[in-house]
Amino acid sequence: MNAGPDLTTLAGAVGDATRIRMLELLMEGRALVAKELAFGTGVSPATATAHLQRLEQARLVRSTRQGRNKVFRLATPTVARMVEALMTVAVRSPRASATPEPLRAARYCYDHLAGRLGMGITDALLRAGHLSLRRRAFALTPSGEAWFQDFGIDLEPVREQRRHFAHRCLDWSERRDHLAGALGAALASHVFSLGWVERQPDSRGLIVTPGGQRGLKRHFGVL
Amino acid sequence: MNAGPDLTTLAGAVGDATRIRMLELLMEGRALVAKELAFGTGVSPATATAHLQRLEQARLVRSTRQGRNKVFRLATPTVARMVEALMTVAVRSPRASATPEPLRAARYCYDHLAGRLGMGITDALLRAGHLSLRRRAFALTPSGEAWFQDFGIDLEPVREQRRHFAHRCLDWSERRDHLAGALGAALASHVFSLGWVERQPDSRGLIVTPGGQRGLKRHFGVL
DNA sequence: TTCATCGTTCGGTCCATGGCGAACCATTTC
DNA sequence: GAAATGGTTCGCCATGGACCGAACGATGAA
Repeated sequence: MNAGPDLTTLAGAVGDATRIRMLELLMEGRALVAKELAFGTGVSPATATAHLQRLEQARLVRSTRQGRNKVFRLATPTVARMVEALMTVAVRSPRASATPEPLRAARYCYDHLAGRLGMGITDALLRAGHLSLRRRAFALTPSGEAWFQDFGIDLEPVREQRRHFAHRCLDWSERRDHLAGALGAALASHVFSLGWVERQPDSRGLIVTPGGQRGLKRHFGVL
Repeated sequence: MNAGPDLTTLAGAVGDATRIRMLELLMEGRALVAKELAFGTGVSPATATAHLQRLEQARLVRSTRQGRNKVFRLATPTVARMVEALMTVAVRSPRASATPEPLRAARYCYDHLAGRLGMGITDALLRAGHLSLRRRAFALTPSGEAWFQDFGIDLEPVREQRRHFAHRCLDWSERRDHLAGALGAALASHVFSLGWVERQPDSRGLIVTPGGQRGLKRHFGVL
């Protein structure tokens, strides 16, 4: 049996901006492939490999190979508990909002929209019958197909991507699913290029612009 | 409105061998002056100052001046919980001997009882129906309320404290929950003032006195 | 007042390590 | 087979930050 890391080794493994963000990304409960983690932390694949090796050596993450992908997940629920404890201290705000307001409202979840914004959009699409729920994913209905094309998103290149099309992603601040996968990423990117949302510096937080508020209300009837 | 540090700042503050060792030292529940922390981590006073400033800036420790001394303590019970969670992951070694016996048996966890002692007491209270399990905390039942009053603990001032009342704290040596929070601290303090347990010098370890063994057996039927 | 002690500031050294690009395997797809 | 894609290895650079000694306030004791 392998011994766990001692406290200083563990602290060293946790105590890096990129690595803690990787753990944060993995807190969503989903397994992520190395590339997603690299992208989500804004780091090159080479650097990501080094970080992931270190995290794995500290027994904080586990990896399994799936074809030419390598998928990572938190090693144990205990690790998740630890990361949660870190988050709790990090956002130790006196008010009940365990998550800072900007992040609750709208934020990136590595390449798609999360927070209330992502959830609201997803809900609207579900209510309108453009999406339907599957066990582990969403399905795009015919009306949804038309809607996305109409919205200005060409579905051809989205379908061609070698990744899940419309994944369900459990939000850790809202505790509900939102749209992820290639479709979620395409939606986020489009909404972004429309100027509806803007990046907050040094944060996954997003800002909904005035024009974005109008557009979101018109197209989704929410927010 | 004191916003906590963001997660990366926090991780950076935690992720250093000397600083995590300082936090570990402060887990004994005692306040330590800067020099003790410097000596305890084997580092010069100048270096210790830098580390302590960083810890304080991340709101992990609090300091007060007493004469020409500066005494440090963990900022909040939440921080203690976080350090405990780190320890839990760190010693996740299959070799139980990794934890010295005295610490396994009875020890302080910041301000409440841990180890087998803390766990045994918690179990006894649960079995007797004085406590019940909630998702993230314990709840004090009516019979428990009577029991605590009868035991000599006035619950009024405990309830007035601005901290969680009866938190669940995962023990890093026993891998099970024990009673923490304001109620756990009050219980520890009371058991301490009864002379049932005594501090081991320079350690988080506690010694159960002969009188304490009788008392614990009578009141909790354990140990 | 004078001395001792504690902590801080400052200047400087030095090493660990996070970061990248490029070349290199491995695997799947066509 | 060839091409595309994901991941790893390697060499290298740059920066951060951990550390110390020495000089310097501040506080309490003699």
